[in-house]
Amino acid sequence: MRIDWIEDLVALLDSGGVADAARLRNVTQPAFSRRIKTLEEVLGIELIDRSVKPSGPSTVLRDRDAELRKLAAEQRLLLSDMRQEQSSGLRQLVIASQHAITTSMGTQIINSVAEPSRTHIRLRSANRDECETLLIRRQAAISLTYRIKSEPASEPASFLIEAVIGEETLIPVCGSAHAADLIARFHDGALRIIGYPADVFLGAALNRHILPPIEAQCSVSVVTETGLSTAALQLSQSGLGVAWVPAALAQPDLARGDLTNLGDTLGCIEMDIVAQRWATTSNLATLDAWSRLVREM
Amino acid sequence: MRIDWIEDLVALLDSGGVADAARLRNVTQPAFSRRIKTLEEVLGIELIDRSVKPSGPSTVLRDRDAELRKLAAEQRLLLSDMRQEQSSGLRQLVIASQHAITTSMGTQIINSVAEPSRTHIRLRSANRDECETLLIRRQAAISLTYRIKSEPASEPASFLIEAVIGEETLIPVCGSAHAADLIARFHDGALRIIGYPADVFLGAALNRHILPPIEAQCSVSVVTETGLSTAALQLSQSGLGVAWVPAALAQPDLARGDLTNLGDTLGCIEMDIVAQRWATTSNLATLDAWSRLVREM
DNA sequence: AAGTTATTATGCAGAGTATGCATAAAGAGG
DNA sequence: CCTCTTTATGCATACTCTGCATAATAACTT
Repeated sequence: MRIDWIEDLVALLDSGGVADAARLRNVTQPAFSRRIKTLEEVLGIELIDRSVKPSGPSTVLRDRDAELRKLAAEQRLLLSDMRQEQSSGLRQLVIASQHAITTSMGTQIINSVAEPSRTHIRLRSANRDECETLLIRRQAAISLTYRIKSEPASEPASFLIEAVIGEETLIPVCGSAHAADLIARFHDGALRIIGYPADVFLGAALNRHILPPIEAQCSVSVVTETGLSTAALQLSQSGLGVAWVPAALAQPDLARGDLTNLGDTLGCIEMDIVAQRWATTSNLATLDAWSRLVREM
Repeated sequence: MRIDWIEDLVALLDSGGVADAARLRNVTQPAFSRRIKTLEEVLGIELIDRSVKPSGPSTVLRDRDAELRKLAAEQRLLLSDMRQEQSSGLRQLVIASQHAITTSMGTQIINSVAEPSRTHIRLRSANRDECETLLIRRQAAISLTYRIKSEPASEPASFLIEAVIGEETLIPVCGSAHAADLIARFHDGALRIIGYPADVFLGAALNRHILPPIEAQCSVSVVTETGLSTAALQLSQSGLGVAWVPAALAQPDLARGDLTNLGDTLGCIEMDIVAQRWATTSNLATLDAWSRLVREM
């Protein structure tokens, strides 16, 4: 039984001609040629443009390039997930988690969300947009993202359920050895910070809520930009500048005294940790994990 | 060539047993039974639970119920779209459009976005969340939604491109015959309005931007709630209360004098009309439509 | 324009698959 | 333990797919 006819179409899109595609699919050219022909009959769709010689994909096929690839990818993923669930005997559960949440709370989440002996949690770290996409595309069962408390929460999508499962504060920190120096310079009207790119959530948060008031009273220079809060933490610890990082992430270093919290001077951002899932799901593993998340965290 | 093996799985999920599922798929029970068996071998996944007698779907299969159905649906849709494109010779293009935008600007969009002789536009009307979902799931090539000007635009998702293609104002209106009465009551401290459900965009907009200041100075009673701005328009015209509707929608009635604009008294909401598409697309019809949208509207 | 090369299609035989029918095997329920 | 319902298997038949060899066709060369 052949279940991978979509792959034939993708091969066609990937290659410059039938013979080429046949090679990709590991069959002889005549066999592949006929396969496409019968597919054309079965689907009722012209798949290749025979008017030219290295005959490329037809217009119809090319127009659906993205959709076909997506479908093929989803199919592969779904099957491999099912196989894994089958062989391991463990339920699979994908949780999409914003990078900063993964780093600061990853193990806590994995431990609290399910019994390891019965469910295998795959924590998929991504930026906030991607988390939402993963959820909507059903490539993740649950998404965990930050939401800034002072921002008006846009009404939740009607097909999603959400719950606040915790709180977090973005605090400005720097290496304790350099704290005095940085503060002094700040009062002189100059502040060096470790920034986040404007197109990631933390960057946008910083730009909207923290920097405007600071920039009103001193000149801010962004020493480095990194998308990762762990990297920002490292850099700030070495004295490069102030970085805003999740409190949970800075906690160990703060307790040890290596790091200094400048929140009183520079301001913090209060955030909720929001969990989301599809309103309609009957997957037991998901529902179980959800109730644990809402209850325990 | 069999391309519909996913449908076998769905049939299995839909039915109470193999024989039942066989009937759904229009084959004899023995044939279907063997089909499932070979599928189990090919996929390497146990599909049915044989320990009980009307043997139901296995745990693994049931856990993936939603995903399988989604995949099956997507596949059906994609193929039928391709067939249609093939037979009509017209490129298909799905544009997701927020209900209120569809009603107020539908024809304008369809006319300006593509040449009818070469592209077939399907305007898919949905609420705002659904528009976004359709876009992200690639079930729509372009989405058109409102965005309230005074709200901080959350940073756009990095994988999407967006453009403001127009403006719109949500204005409070009522039937001209009842305007004086309503205004008088308003000054007496009572206002009757046609509301939108809080979980749709217009409802949220109303609740956040319009009603708070009004409620501070008078008591607001929501006479009726409807999710459709056209319905709201009708109801307000009949004197039931004030409704906030897109200016373009009210325009004809306002010009005719049947409707009165109460914007000066009750306040309006300024909105942008935002078009979005995936950043990565090579679909010519989409790119063409996009440039027309951005240029002409 | 004719010949050469690259690419795709087709004839054919053999191997492999799928199906329906009849019937056996296996749970479920009494 | 027997009956009923449901699923699996044996078998013959029809169909499908593949590789090989080779024909047909488009593109390129001289």
